[in-house]
Amino acid sequence: MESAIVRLAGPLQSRENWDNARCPIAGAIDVVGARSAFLLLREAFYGTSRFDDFAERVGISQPVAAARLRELVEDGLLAREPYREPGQRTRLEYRLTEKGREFFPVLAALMQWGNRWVRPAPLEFRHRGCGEPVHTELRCAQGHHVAAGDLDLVVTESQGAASTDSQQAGETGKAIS
Amino acid sequence: MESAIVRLAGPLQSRENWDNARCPIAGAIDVVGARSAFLLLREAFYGTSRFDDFAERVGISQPVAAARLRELVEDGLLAREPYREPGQRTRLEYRLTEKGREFFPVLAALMQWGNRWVRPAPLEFRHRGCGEPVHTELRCAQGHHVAAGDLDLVVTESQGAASTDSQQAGETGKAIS
DNA sequence: CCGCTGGCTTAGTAAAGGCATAGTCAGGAC
DNA sequence: GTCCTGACTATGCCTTTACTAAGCCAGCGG
Repeated sequence: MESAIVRLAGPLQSRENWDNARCPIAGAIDVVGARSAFLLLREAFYGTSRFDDFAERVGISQPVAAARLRELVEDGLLAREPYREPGQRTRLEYRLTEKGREFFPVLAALMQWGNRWVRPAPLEFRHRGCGEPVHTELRCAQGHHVAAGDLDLVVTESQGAASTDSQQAGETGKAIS
Repeated sequence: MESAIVRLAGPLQSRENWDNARCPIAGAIDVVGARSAFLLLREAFYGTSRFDDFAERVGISQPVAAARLRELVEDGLLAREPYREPGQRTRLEYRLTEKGREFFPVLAALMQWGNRWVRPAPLEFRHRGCGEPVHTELRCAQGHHVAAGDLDLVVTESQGAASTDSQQAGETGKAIS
């Protein structure tokens, strides 16, 4: 089944209403689309919190690190917080917010894919405690494991005139198989 | 527990050997890092297969579509195949390869995050048949559901001189908690 | 108050990625 | 043979992202 990837539940037209301006994937990329943003988030998950460490470990220049970190703070993925080690002056550190932390599955999926298809590396995530390797997977709300070809993309709420489109009707024949 | 994200199992030093040149996340981004590459893959999963449709639905110019599609074919995520509809001349279509199809969890995770944090949209994936919404999640090999804070990053095989670093020793105190 | 360190900013430049417009080419339809 | 359509390619330009090299500022130790 080389061809079966995602079957659209609705007709293609409903997707044409659906320009990038409303696509959550496009929205996500607009926020974290830069290469350096991904790598900075990776570092944040690794535990890096200080400016110089970010720049050095990601391998980007300081101006870029400053610009990108500022954007990530503005977009709410990181927060800048003062901290003070005993006997030291106050410093700033970057910490992941909840919004930033919830980005982790994206990085995990990217790492899994990169590890298999681009650049295998002796590096993996393990479940703390049980020690088993961790992977991302697709599950439905009933707990079934879902294969990539076993999906329908559905528009859960048709906006405006789109409600005149066939909803569950026969037009689903336009779905890609 | 604002701070508990990923605890490194090894000392930070072992990560400094670990530049981006070997990181699978950086590798993945080098392949699909451009905004248009993500969006083209999204379209491919939606079922788009023809050049003009890609350019129009993604909202990019034809030169960019041509360049990006060529790269994705070179990198093995898409394959260009001739096809012929009855009574029509032979045309070309772009289809996802296995490498491309396995990229789907990344897009699903990105969509899930974007939907929650950036641009909520009445759009979701459902498990075909059972009809339940689909989401990405982290699981370990024993099937446990894994929270983002419940991970260790481990270097499964130390290469070269890295084996002289403290491995399981007390240095793990450097892990971020 | 001098210097060191962390945390940046400024300046100048190069490379990548994007756009719009226009042109090319192949293969049926007529 | 002429036209149309799908699938691109060519050209020229702008914007974003990145680089290096250098400078600035705030505190604390001395």
